[in-house]
Amino acid sequence: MPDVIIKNNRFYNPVDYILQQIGGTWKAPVLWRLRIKTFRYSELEKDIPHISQKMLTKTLRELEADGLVDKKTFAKVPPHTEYSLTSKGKQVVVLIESIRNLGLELMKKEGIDYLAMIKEEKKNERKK
Amino acid sequence: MPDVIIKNNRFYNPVDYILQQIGGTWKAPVLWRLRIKTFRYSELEKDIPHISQKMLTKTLRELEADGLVDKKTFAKVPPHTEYSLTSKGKQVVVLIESIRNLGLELMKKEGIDYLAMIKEEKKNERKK
DNA sequence: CAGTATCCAATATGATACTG
DNA sequence: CAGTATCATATTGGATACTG
Repeated sequence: MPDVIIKNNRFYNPVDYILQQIGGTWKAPVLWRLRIKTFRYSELEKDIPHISQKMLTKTLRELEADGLVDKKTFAKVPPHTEYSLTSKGKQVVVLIESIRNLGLELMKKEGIDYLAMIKEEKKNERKK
Repeated sequence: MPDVIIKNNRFYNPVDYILQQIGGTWKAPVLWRLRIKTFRYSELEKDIPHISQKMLTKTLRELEADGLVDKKTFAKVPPHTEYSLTSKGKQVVVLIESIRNLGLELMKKEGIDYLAMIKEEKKNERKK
C-alpha cells in the first residue's frame, strides 16, 4: 500500500483518507448539525456539548480546508458568520448517517437506547 | 448530548462510538484483510506496510476487546495464532467498505486512481 | 512465532485569558 | 460576535531492544 499525498495530507488508503476528513471527536458533530441548516459560530458552540472554542475553531478551519464546509462572513453590525455544507460536505454526511445508524444499532445490542436517551435529556432541559 | 459509557469507554454519540472502534490508522487495514480469510500475526505484519509491532499488537488487542476479532492460539510446535472476524466484525466491515468506496470516489476527483496505483505497485513487487 | 518493555516525539484536547 | 494566544496534560505512534 503506497503513501498518497493530496493537499499536503499523507494517508495510507481510501479509508484513511475519509477518516482524516471526518474523524476525531468534533468533525462529525459539526457536519451532522449542518445537514439541517446553516449555523453561526455561536450557535454551534451552544449546540455541541463539551466542545471548547479552540476545538470548534480548529474543526471549522479543517473542514473548510478539506472543502466540506463553506464560510460566509457578514461584516455589518453586529458582525456574524455562517457555516454551511458544500456539495462534498453533503456527500460525506450521507456516510456519517450510515456510521450513525450502525452505531445506534450496536448500542442497542449493548442495552442503550440512545435516541430515547437524548429525547429524555431535551425534555429535562426544557423544564429548567 | 449525553456522555455514554459502554465497557469502560466513554463517547459522545453513536458516530463517536463507531469511530472509536474502527478509527485510527490501523484498525481498518486489519479488519479489511480479515474479511477474506484468517491471518496469523506475522502475515498481518508482512501484509500491512508501515505498521510497527507495537501498533499491530495494540490494534489486535483493542479489536478483540471490542468484540470485532477472535483470536485462536495453537500451542503446538511451531506455536501460532490466528485472527478472524466475529459476526460483529463482519458487520463493521460492511461499513468500512462504504467508507472505502467514498474514499475511492473522492480520490478520483482529486486525480488519483488508487486502485490502479496499487495494482501497479504489486506488479513492480513481483518483478523484484 | 508472537509478542513485551522502554524511551521519545508529535498531535489532540482542555482551561483560561485576551481581542478586532 | 467570532475568534486568538498561551499553558498544560493526555494520547498516539515510532524506534529499538528484548523474551516465553
